[in-house]
Parts: sequence; C-alpha cells; structure tokens
Amino acid sequence: MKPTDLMTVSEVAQRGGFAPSALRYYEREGLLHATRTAGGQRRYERGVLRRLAFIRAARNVGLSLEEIRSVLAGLPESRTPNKADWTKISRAWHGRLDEQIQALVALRDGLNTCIGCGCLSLARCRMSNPSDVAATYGAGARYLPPAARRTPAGP
Amino acid sequence: MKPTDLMTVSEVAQRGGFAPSALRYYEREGLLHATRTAGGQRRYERGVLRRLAFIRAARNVGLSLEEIRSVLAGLPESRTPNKADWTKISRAWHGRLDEQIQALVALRDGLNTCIGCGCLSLARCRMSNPSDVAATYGAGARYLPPAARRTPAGP
DNA sequence: GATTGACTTGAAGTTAACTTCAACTTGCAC
DNA sequence: GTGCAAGTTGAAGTTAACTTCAAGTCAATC
Repeated sequence: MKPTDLMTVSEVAQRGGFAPSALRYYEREGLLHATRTAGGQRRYERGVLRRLAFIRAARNVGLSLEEIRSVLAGLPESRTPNKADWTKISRAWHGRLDEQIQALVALRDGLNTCIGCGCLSLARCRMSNPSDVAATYGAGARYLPPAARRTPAGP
Repeated sequence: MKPTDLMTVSEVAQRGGFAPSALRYYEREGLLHATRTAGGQRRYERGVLRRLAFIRAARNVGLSLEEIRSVLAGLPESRTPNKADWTKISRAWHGRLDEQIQALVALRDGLNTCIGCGCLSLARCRMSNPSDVAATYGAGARYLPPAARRTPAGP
C-alpha cells in the first residue's frame, strides 16, 4: 500500500500497451478503476496491469468491451483478485476458443468441399449460405476480430 | 440474356440475404454491378448471387470490404466468372483459414498454460502480451469478426 | 517559486459498414 | 391511364472503440 506502488497514467499506458486515451475510455466504461491524487490526477495500482492484460486478451478473442465489462464485474471488489479468481474467468474462455476453432475448422472443411465442387452455390455452400451461417454458428458466437490486427498503441 | 433473367433489388436482397441498402452500398463501393432499366432502376444478373455468397463468406472470414473488393477485382470482367475463377480465389482462403485456426489453437494452448500457472502475467502470458500479439499473429492477419454474429438482414 | 512536461475534462472527430430519411420517380396490375 | 408498391438519390444517422483537440491544472524539478 506504499504510495510508490501507484503508477501514473503514462506509466500504465507504457507498461500495459494501451494509449492513455484508451485507459480513460475504459475507466469511463467501467472496466478500470483509478485512485486520484489530491489534485485529481489518476494513480493506478499494480493490479490494473493484470486487468489490462485480461482486457487485451479478451479483445483478441473477440469479446466486446461490454462483455468484458460484465465478466470483470464478476471479480471481487472487496479484495485483490487472486489466482483462483482469474483462473475461473479464464477457464470459461477455453470453451469459447474451442467453439471458435471448431467453427473455423467447419468453415475450412466446407471450403474444401467448395473447392472440390467449385460450387460456391448460394443454396449449398456452408461458407456463405445466410441461414447456414446463423444455424451453424449460433446467435452468441463470435470470432477473432480485426482487433487482433491492431498494433498495440505505440509512441 | 433474356430479360426475365434479371432480378430486382428486393429480389436479390431476399435471395442473397442482404438488405437492399447494403446492395446499394456494395455497388457504390465497387463490389457489385447492376444494369439499369430505362427508368434507372437496378436489375441484377444471376451471377450477382454468387458474388454475394462470396462476399458473405469473406465477411465471415474477417475480410474487410476493401479487401474483398480487391479480390473481386481479380475476376474477369469480360466474361462470366467460371468455376476455375472462383476456385482460384477460394484456394487462397484455405491458407488464411489455416492461419486463423493455428492462431486460435496457439491462443487456446497459451490459455491452458495460463490456467495451469494462473499467471495472466503481462510479461509472460501469450494471451495478452502486447508485443507477443504483434509478433505471434503478424501484421496482416485477421480473424473472424463480430460480422459472423450478425443476423443476415431479414424482414 | 517559477518553469514545464504531464495531466485533467468535455466535446467533437474518426472509421467501417451499413441504415434511415425525405422527397421524388418507375413500372406493373387493374 | 391510374394507383401504388417498389425503386431512386444524396445526406445524415448509427455503433463501437477509440483518438484528437482546446483550454486549462498539477507536480516534480531547478
């Protein structure tokens, strides 16, 4: 609890790989919390880095900030989240990743079929049939987004 | 080339699973072409359905419209694209899908490690380390986007 | 105690991929 | 030949996830 444990916004930005503006945005959106100095400047506890690591990973997996927010809301506020807290959350991802991998494999194999038959037919091709898309991947499923491509905010 | 082969915008929207506004948008962006009636209304040839199927599949795989546009630009304008034309394009996707699957598997396995060690450490966890993200997945890689979740435009 | 670089806020801007709107025109059925 | 559903356009609106800006404040150093 030494004050030296606290980090400024630019320090966190640097170490966490996010732009300061993103940190402020995340705070407004309720994903992050910062204490304040007497003068009103943000000071972050070390735990924020783990939180940011989690946020980045979640974004890479395709979760929206809103989803991440609600997942993070499951963390205990009363104490510093421990290994078990994080593990519980992470475990849920495993299933999600498995689903995503399966969906992609299905997509690839469907594509093989298409290459084989050269069809890309609207009626049959599972790559693109609109109803198939809904049926195959379900309403809640999401996949790795362009976010994964973004360069983590640099200088 | 019978005029009866031509479809109206709402017919294509219905059959292709896109909203009419999306079709007009795609046309503005150079992904689609439509002939016009004397009065200026759009009429689509049957081939547009295959093109739309391709666009949908590409979107599901995470390509931006810009990328799709440039891929589609590789199709011959002088003749109706044939089986071989589409196959050539589709083949390139196979590699892309393989890459995406590999990336996801790496992510999942990294996550296993994290669950095992409970770390989610910024320094070590390949799930979230900013530089790892860039290094592991490369600048050009993209993954399945929220687009896959969207319901294909309905009534 | 003055300098100055880092920090603050709210508001507005950005991008992709569309959708919605208003005002007007076509084209097919009767 | 008329009625009206369906089509047309350009402009503006939408959403997520931020960034940028302007105008001003803080805090660490000299």
